[in-house]
Amino acid sequence: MRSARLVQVGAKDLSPLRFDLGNRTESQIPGVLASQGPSFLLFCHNTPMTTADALVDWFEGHARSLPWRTEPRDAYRTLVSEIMLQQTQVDRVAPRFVEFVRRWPDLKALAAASEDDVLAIWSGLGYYRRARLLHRLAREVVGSGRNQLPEDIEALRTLPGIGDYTAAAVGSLAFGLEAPVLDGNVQRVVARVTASDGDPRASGGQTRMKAWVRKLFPGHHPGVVNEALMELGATVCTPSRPRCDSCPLLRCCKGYQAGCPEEYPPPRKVRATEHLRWVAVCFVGSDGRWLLRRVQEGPILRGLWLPPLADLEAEADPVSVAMGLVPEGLMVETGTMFGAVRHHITHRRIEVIPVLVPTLDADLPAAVWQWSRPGEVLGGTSSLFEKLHKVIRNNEKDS
DNA sequence: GACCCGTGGGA
DNA sequence: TTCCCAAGGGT
Repeated sequence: MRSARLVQVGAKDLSPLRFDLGNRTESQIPGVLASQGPSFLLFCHNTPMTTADALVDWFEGHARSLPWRTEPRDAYRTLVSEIMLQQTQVDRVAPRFVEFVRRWPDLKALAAASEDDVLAIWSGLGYYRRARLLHRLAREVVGSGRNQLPEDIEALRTLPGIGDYTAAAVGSLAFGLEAPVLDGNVQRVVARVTASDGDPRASGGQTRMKAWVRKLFPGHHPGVVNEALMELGATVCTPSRPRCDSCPLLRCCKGYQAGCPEEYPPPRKVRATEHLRWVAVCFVGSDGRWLLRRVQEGPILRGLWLPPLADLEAEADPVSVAMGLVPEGLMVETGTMFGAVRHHITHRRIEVIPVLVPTLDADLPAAVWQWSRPGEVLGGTSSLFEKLHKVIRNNEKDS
């Protein structure tokens, strides 16, 4: 097997288009040359195209255009994107990322921000601890007299919110360090290519997979190899119905050869879902603003601003429960129940019953209460606020 | 290692 | 509808 490189004459950045010649000679691919014009030269190699070559070539031709994929790669922007992308899909992250780095373009600016402002931008993204830890990281780095991230995997790893994955991602993508990343995508790709039956999440599996990724580094930028594996997992080697016919690793994929790539990796254990019912008391003032309370206790949504919430027993009357939550000093009319809103928080499945309670404006302690509407909250809020707001607004329109 | 955290989209 | 899961980290 031989490979070829197509290089533009005089091009400053030699990022050659590589492709596999297979059993053909260069004279048998005139179409490629013709389409590229006379300013290209073809170099043929008698060395086989490696798995890494195929992967990197595929990535260079198929990488999605994403706001954090700038050249040169900025370490701060890489960090912000990686934190946002933890357990969160690209399409949801992209607009938030743009907003975030426009407002806080570097670590110093982020360190100077208030946590409430950071949470406000983060609202709706979920896993709010990520935002708090990122903010803490910025203050730690800037407070220690530096304004830049350390160019060292171990040093990165000690910063708040940075674990094995994020340290390797920032180190390799931004600094070119040879650290293999193992996210869910890469674990799936490697499990399929190697037809590995073991649990990729167990420590033994992690060590083996990292070694497999490391073998792809020689001759390539480690960040490009890492990102290519993740991109492949996200767009081709998908959990269900992988598009194997478009995969650059097809010929070396043991899972494909076995005819069952989807069976790798083995499924994770499922956690039982817990069903909850809440009532949400929607105090709405004459100007349309809602009364929000900072969530004080409990494991969920702590510190965020939401309409007052309370557990709802099976036989309880939502309106009665809601009226019991009227804060002192607030003049209200009677409450009206609306159709339930569904909200999922990790393994919990929550049915939230909105009760609209029109109210006269009143001043309440600002540490715990604020009047606001979606998009204007001073501090963090959950997408649940928007869901409740939408239900009540739509129903009011009907009547 | 087990369990915790948000959210929305696709199958 | 229900289930799975997505560029994980902290405890």
